[in-house]
This record gives sequence, structure tokens and C-alpha cells, in this order.
Amino acid sequence: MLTKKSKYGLKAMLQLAEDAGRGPILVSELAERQSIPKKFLEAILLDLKRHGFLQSKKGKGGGYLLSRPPNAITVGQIIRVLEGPLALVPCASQTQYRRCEECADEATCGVRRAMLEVRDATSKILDRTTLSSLNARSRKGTLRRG
Amino acid sequence: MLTKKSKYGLKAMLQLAEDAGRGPILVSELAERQSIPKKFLEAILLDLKRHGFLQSKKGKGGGYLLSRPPNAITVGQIIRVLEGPLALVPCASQTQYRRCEECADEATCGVRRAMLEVRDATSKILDRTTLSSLNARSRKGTLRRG
DNA sequence: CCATAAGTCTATCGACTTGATAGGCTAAGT
DNA sequence: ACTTAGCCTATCAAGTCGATAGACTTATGG
Repeated sequence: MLTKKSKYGLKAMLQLAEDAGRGPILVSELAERQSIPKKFLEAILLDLKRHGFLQSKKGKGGGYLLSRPPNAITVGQIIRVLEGPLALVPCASQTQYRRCEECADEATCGVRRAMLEVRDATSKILDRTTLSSLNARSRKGTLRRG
Repeated sequence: MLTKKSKYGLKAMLQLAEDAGRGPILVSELAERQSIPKKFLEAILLDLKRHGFLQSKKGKGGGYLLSRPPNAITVGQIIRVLEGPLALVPCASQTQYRRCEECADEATCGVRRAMLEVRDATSKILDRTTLSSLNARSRKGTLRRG
């Protein structure tokens, strides 16, 4: 399961993608619109900023905005920052490989094999899904609202 | 990431599958062969027993054995017991659906859409991977050892 | 140049989970 | 009855999660 940190972060990023091009968005506005505790969201956005996904502006008229176009930011990238590797075991991670201490022989480890497959399938999806593609699909889903 | 509980449980189950048909296996033997703390493993096996995956025998000559053939037990089943739902968000779980409190409109939630895809891909793999299929593939991988 | 707006940093909090250990209880064989 | 080995309860330190509080810094604008 994802932590709330990742979920909140994703929601905020989707909102920022929606509002892209309209100048900085206030943390408090994001927090209110997405029902996220403001202080918690601050920390999350800072984290995303440090990893180069966001820019911020201080003072009046300040706030956050994406530092890249919404179609150049994937869900996989965001989750890796906020949650850690996508893989279910360290020895199956592409981005942060680590050996499992208790594993005698990695080459024949059945658990690892299965988890490599899962990791491939997961990243294939999440690294192809961008903020804009998600938002586009959400708008289609809104039909019943007119 | 999987917890050690799940990893230990999977390893023990794979070992039990390997030794299937040879009578009960001691917890202490499993623990030693797989480098798992014995007391911790006891709790895990007990859990798997309560969920119907294992049988146990007390007293001398006792131990654990699979209660179903190794090709009728999937990795997905084991992980769901020891780790919880495969889905990354509760609203994307097949087996334990729960609404996300902070989500205003599930039908248009972009996060949910992406996570539904991931869950489908994951369970497609893990629910088709049985203990025996994993063990079979591991044996092939042992070539370099003669 | 001072007041205010808004992001940034540090710290702390309780609750829960993780991983592990200890000790006694109970059932089953010989 | 004695021993073996699974079963149960309790406890533990360490870490994580989610959230909050307060002080600090930087920019705008009057």
C-alpha cells in the first residue's frame, strides 16, 4: 500500500498539472481543494521541489508550480521519490538495487524471479503514465456531470 | 516493499513445497536452512496454518506440511495473507476494497485509475505463479553449479 | 523600510508497525 | 512419565506514519 504521503503528493501534482500555466498555486489552496493537512503537504511539496519536480516562489503572489510540462512528469517518478523503489524486494529494484542479506543464491532465488516480473509490469505502467495523460482520462470520466 | 514476514513466509513455503511428500518438516530445520529467526518463523507458519495453507503435527516426528499440492498454492495468496492486499490504494483492491476517505469522486480519480491498472498487472502475475512453478524455474537456474 | 504574505526549517507528538526474543503451556508420540 | 515440538502470551527496541506547532527567511507592495 502507498502511504498517504505519496497519495497526497500525487493528488497535489495532478492539481498543479491541471492549473499549469496559471502562475504559482498556494499550498493552502492545494491543501483545501484536495483535503490534505496543510503542514503535511508543505513537507511533501518541499521534498518534490528538492527532487526537481517543482519550483516555488516566496512572498505575496507566491506558491508552487511544476518545473516541467505535465506530460514530462510520470507517476512512477513521483512515487519513487515519495515512497521509495517500486520493487517489492530490494534485489529486484532497478533504481535502488540492494542485495537481500538472508538470500543465499540470488541467481536461483524464486522469490526474486517473481518479483522481477512484477517490478517490470509495474514500472511499465507507472513510467508511461504522465500527469497529463491521467488528467485527460479523468476529464473523460466526468461525463455524468455534464 | 514486502516486509520480512512475507519474504520469510514465501521462502518457508517454497522449501515446504520442495520437500512435499516427505512428511512434516521441523520449524527449526526450516529456520536454519532459510536463515530465519526460529520464533519469528513459528508465528508466520501459524498464521499460514490458520489460513488453511499448512497442516501441523505436534510431538516427536511433528512439524509442518502443505495442506494442498504445491501447484495449487500461489504466491499471490501467500502475500495477501502475510502482507495484505496487493493493491497500492485501498480503493483499488479486489479482495479488500475500501473507499479512500479523502477522495471526493472515485469515478474521476486519476490516481485510482493508474492503481487499478497496476493491481491488475500484479495479480495477473502473482496469482498465476505457484510454488511448484517457481521451484521448477529455480532448478533450471542452478545449471552453473552442475 | 516596514508590514505582510507565503514558503522553509526544526522539532515534537502519539500511535502504530516491524522484527525479534523469552517463557510457559499443551498435545502427541515412545 | 518423559520428551519433543508446536502453540500462546507478553514484551521489547527501533523505526515509520501522519500530523501539528512555532520560529525563520524571503519577497512583494505600499
